[in-house]
Amino acid sequence: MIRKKVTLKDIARELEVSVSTVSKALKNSNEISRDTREKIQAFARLYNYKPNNIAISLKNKRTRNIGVIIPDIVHHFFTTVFRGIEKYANGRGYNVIVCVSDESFDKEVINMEMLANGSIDGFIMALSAETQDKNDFNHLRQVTEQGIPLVLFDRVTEEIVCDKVVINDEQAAMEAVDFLVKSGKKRIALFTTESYLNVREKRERGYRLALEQNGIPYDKNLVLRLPFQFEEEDLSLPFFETMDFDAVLSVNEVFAIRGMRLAGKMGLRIPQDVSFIGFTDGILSKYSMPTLSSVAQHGEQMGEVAARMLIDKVENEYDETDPNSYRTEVIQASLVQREST
Amino acid sequence: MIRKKVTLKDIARELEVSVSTVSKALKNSNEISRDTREKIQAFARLYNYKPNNIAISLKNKRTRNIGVIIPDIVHHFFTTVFRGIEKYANGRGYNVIVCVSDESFDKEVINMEMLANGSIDGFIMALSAETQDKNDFNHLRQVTEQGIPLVLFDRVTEEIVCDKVVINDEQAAMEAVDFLVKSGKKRIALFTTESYLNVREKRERGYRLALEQNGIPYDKNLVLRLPFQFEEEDLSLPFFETMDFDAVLSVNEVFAIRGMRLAGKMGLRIPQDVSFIGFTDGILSKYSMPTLSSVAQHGEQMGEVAARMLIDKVENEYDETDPNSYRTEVIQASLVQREST
DNA sequence: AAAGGATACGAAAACGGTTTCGTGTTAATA
DNA sequence: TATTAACACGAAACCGTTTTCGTATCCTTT
Repeated sequence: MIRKKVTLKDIARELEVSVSTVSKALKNSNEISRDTREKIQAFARLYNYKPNNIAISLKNKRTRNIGVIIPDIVHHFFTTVFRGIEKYANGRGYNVIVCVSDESFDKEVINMEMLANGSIDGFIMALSAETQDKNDFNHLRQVTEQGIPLVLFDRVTEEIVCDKVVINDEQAAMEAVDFLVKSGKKRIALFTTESYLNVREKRERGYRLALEQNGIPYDKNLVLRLPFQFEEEDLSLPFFETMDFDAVLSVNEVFAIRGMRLAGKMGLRIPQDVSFIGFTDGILSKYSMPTLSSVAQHGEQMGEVAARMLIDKVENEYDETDPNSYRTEVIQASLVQREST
Repeated sequence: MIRKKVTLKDIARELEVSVSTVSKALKNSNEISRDTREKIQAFARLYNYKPNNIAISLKNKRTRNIGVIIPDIVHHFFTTVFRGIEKYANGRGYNVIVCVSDESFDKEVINMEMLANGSIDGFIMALSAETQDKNDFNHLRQVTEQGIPLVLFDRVTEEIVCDKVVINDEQAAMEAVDFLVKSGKKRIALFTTESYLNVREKRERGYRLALEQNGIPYDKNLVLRLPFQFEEEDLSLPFFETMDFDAVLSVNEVFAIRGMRLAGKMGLRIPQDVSFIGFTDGILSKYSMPTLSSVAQHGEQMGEVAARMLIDKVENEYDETDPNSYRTEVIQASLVQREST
């Protein structure tokens, strides 16, 4: 009933040939006679022989696994990127091992160390919030020094020399603000996060630059910094009682949705009285009421590009010490217009 | 600059001892003298020796990897389950390899075959829609016959004898309908999917049973079957022109949200004129407007239970041929009330 | 002093493959 | 007929560990 996997040795024993003959025959080496080859292949097919991945990995020092480390998995953007990685990697015969850092530095380090000991051929990752806060990247350096290829995406750092995939967040934010200005908005608020993320940074810069270019003074009272988890009450007070604006740019989706909800309750019309643009064109934007205009990140494409860069590095020789071996690809974000503008 | 990983052999050569001595010393075997042990351990620490996972896997025939196969990754429920799996598995020293079947039978088969050749110690999976449609489970049988533990969750089948984790969907649907009836609703519609899924089946059965128990006749004109991807126009016609109802139970979140949106546009008040309950308490339910009451699936708990069952099987002996070795755990769903009821 | 038992280490096999190299047999060539 | 080349296969090393078993050395015991 329970039949264990058959190995080369089993086949060799049954057919009274050597293991090397079996191995060669299955690879159709013409070092082996036609007769023997066919006999062995037939036998292997019959007993459903499949080579053991682990043994091959050990021999070749290549696992055909890639390690993906992301801060969160219940997260639309990251899963979208992941889908791109997975599809592309599968197409090239790779499997994907995922670890979640949970925005924690320690977990990120532990996960990387576990995987770096032979389990994977390369890493694709987005830095955890805590890692960016601490500004400590020794674990990344360790990995690259061992010659393990690394591709950073979205949440990247200048400190590490490696391949990167980012979005032109700054420009996208500028375009969003431009768009709001062109549709007649004068006082544009910014909803952003408390903790430091390089993506947030870029979006904020874009916001300020666009205001400047449009001759609108930057007013720090229009900038609202919120914790990741917040209650509506936290928002409503500063939002409606002390601020005065006719449009909102939000560095993520959730803050924008919360804002629209409150605006609705306050009897404001969207987009006539106040319009909203969010970042990350996720599921919420599509299904909210009204639907939310937002900056699409094209996560799947990002994942695809990251996976391509990584596998190219894994499979080809390159000079690890030469900075010119590494590139930073920029994915073009685009504004998706919906009912909120 | 680039220092390759150091192996036992390297240490042995440097210290002029044998590989076996090094191995034992690092495991603190008292077969080795105190002196030698300390010298070797110090050296290993200095050069940051870490054993090669692949070699250990080959030796032990255990990878400490578990394979997860899900129909989709950009999907709130599945990622929630995944988070539960990942957390629990990590806690017990396992890594997780994910493959996405994309609701396709063929991809499911290919992915399983790849992973089954030594890459993982066991599988956790939810069946793809196509697999359930075809009713072909030979790939699962192949795996279990090889003695590889398998845990099915959410989308399961009776055809395969293995551990399972499901939700009491039927009862949850009944409770939802009961609740609607108790709040005075008389004509309760059901939004469901076209393609066959065993979870849909259970929810529909719960719907009918609850109607029966409440003495309300089942009216098939109140049942709307929709494709996964549909346009609002597809919905609006049958929804509002031929149906007449005061409440909706939806087998998923998206259909309910779409319904609420349309109801809003038609000028109906929610929940006074029509109330909504969805299945899968995801991000949309929390952020929709109005927020959607829905049946929470407790995905993270489900993942945790699945991972526990799997790892217990992996680590302990059991009689694979005895049906009593396998259990089906039922996670209790619960109704989360929000503004839509 | 001879025998016995610790002690501390090394050799080798094993996990399941791949690959290099050597060799016996046969067939072709000089 | 002697030499050589082609053919078909096997032995063995190797990837990096773990683990069993054998043994040289030294110390204790009678």
